[in-house]
Amino acid sequence: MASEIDAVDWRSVCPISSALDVLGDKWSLLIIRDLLMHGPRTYSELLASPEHISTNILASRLSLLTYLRLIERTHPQAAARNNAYQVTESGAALRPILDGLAVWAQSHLRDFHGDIV
Amino acid sequence: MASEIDAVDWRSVCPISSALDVLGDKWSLLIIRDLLMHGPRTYSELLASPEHISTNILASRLSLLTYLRLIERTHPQAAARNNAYQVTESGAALRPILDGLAVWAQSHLRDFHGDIV
DNA sequence: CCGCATCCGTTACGATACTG
DNA sequence: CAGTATCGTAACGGATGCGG
Repeated sequence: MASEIDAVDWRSVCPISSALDVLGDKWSLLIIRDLLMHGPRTYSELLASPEHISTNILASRLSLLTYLRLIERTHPQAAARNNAYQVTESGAALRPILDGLAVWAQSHLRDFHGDIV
Repeated sequence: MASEIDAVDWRSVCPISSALDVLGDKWSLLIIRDLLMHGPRTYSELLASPEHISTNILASRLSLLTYLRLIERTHPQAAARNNAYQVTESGAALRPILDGLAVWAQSHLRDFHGDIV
């Protein structure tokens, strides 16, 4: 069957903890990054990103991010085929955080990952 | 035996991806949050945070964050007992990102988590 | 006691095959 | 093309043990 119950287990009332309840994994913010950098992207375009997310993980993350209204379909009524995803205003509001992570990584991770861009 | 090899598998050269290779889980940034909010904290104080991290996960995260020099012991030569952890400059540089996550969560997650502070 | 390490059941992830 | 089903593997989470 399809249709899982897309609920989130909130660990506490702390807003940082709550943000991590949603975004605290290795893939969700990477999907947001792709949509912010390239604009609307289809399922297969997201699959083609260099980090190689697998199909079931991508599908489950898209489902959760859609439920939370961080992303949405470009053409909600159209068929899934060639129907892209894009960020909503909530998703777009994460841009400064992603920028901050990028700058932080370039400054503080280079000693451990020399090839960082 | 103790002493695992604390290495990171870097998925790509993208700085955002690299940041998430390190911080992309539900606990690492929460540990940083505690150290930033309260100053130096011991192992058992970190365990007492409201999100209830388990002992083995806390130990492995402290080990990785120490290896990456985001945190350090307050008294490196002293015994482990009552020896606290504190953020380094690299860890402290994450403060604006945590602040951003908090503001974002308060603005965009309240519809799904009414009790958020 | 405190700071972990070990054991072990449960859950999430990851690769691949498969379906509409 | 956009997912879903399956299954092996890795990470998590709680309980407990043990050294200092």
